[in-house]
Amino acid sequence: MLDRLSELRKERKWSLQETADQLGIAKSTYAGYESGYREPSLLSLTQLAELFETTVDFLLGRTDETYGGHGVTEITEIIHQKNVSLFLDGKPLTPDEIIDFIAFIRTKRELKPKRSLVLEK
Amino acid sequence: MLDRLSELRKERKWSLQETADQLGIAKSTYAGYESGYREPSLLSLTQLAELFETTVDFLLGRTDETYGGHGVTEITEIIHQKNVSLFLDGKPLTPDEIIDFIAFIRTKRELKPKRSLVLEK
DNA sequence: ATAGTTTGTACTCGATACGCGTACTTTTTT
DNA sequence: AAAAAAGTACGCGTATCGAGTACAAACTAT
Repeated sequence: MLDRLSELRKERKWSLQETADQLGIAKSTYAGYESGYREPSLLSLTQLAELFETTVDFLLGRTDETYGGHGVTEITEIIHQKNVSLFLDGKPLTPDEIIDFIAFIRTKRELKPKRSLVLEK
Repeated sequence: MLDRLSELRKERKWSLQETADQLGIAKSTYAGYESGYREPSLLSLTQLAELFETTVDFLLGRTDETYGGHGVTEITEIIHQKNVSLFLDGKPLTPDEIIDFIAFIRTKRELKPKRSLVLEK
């Protein structure tokens, strides 16, 4: 259930012992959480999320977003979502508006490099 | 630790028994979670979040946002944020791009109502 | 107001899982 | 190759769990 613990710890190049020390628990206890042999208390769970600077939902595998609140959003993916997530002036963006926007910005981004190339010459 | 459970349940006008039934646990078990006298297993915790359509972080009081993942975002507020949260084609949107986007959509929105008024006449 | 029903609270019990310490194995470093 | 570090597995005493039940409080119907 807490498969992601191992991943998060290795990314930071921490040993089981170092990680356990930071949490104030025994190495075997922490190892138990990673292996799934043991479950942390709710307090320990929140401490794990804080230590790894992520959400409990991510630790539990309920979401792939490493941090909640203002999630990182790839606009091209918004079109396919059922729930509207972007608002302007209190009104939800329509799929057409999003599509127009994507085209608009892509065009601007294509124009920019060309101009800078011209200026460099 | 799970103070919010009571709040969420009452909003929905569910009794302890009804709620427990939906979770497939005993009334006394569920009551124990609300009162803080008992802690749910991680599996039960995720089931609670699903039943109440919220995040585990919210249940644990780690965030005030009732739903994580793709949070509802008012674009005008993004400009002031330190962390970039909108990406297009894998690249973060610059403040200029966001400003242009806001202007672009606002212009479109102003044009639309006028046309529909004309058509209605 | 009273009786019946529903809901919430408190308690007990048996079973299970916890955190910890330790030993052993594997991997890494010297 | 030897030593050190890191990871894995195990046993123990204790705490906590889920469930069932009894009781109290709140709500509803008459």
